[in-house]
Amino acid sequence: MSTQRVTRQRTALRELLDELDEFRSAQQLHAQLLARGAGVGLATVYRTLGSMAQAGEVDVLRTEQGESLYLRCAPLAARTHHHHLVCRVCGRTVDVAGPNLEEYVDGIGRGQGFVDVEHTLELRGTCAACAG
Amino acid sequence: MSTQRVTRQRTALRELLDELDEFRSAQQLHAQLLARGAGVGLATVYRTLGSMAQAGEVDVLRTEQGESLYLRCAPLAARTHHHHLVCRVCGRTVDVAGPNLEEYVDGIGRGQGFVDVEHTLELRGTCAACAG
DNA sequence: ATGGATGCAAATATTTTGCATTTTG
DNA sequence: CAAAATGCAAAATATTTGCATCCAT
Repeated sequence: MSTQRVTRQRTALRELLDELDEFRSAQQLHAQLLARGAGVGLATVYRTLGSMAQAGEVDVLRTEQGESLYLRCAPLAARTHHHHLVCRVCGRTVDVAGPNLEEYVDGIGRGQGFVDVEHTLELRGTCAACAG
Repeated sequence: MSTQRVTRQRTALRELLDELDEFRSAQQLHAQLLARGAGVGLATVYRTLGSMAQAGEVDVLRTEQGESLYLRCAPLAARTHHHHLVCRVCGRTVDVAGPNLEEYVDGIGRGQGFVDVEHTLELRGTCAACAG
């Protein structure tokens, strides 16, 4: 059985993620790590983000252009199925939990005779601050 | 002002799309075109799908792995905001229109002080036929 | 004939992977 | 000390683009 090791690189990435509340790409995170003097390889950033995503420690989002963006959600939200409301101007992200929504959506699937229905929902808008 | 020209390649692609009711990648579509003897370049397939998507003639979906999938929806659905319920086994896709959903979702955004909220929703399940 | 469309190959962009080396537990 | 993690560069993916040629209008 495999063990997770705490390395300087992973610690640095985790610390950086904790400071952010906006989705960032692996490349952006890598650049920011270098900028603050934490020498980390790009491949390591990808590998670490990958395992964090798999462990549910970060949420992943795909850009329209197919780029993966990562964000560390609040510990609580991380363990529950939730969605994101992202500001299209500043990128700030708010977690959205909607029990009613979950039911409604699953109901649609069942209505079509589908079972084991999963769903993905993403919201994009302009936040109060950016709307002026 | 630019004009759209009807070429052998575009006609072939459009005909192929009309026969399908499952999301397919540009590469898959290209292979299928070659298989049926319609010599078409991969780049042309990408370019054509791109313009069809922009014109709202096909719907685009991004795979978890970042691949773009295309499907020609029913003419009616194509003009309205809608979502897809995709069978994870056979790929068969059903269009889902949900006025209640739209309202509900937009309400969430406004509740957080966001304006001009858009959303994306995708449903994945197992259809009756595949569930056995 | 004229400008849009095509094909091919080269270029992009992102993410993954092989492997020798370093590091953690 | 063994297993896991890292770094780098090469490889793999997916899609785009430059450009000469072709063809629909």
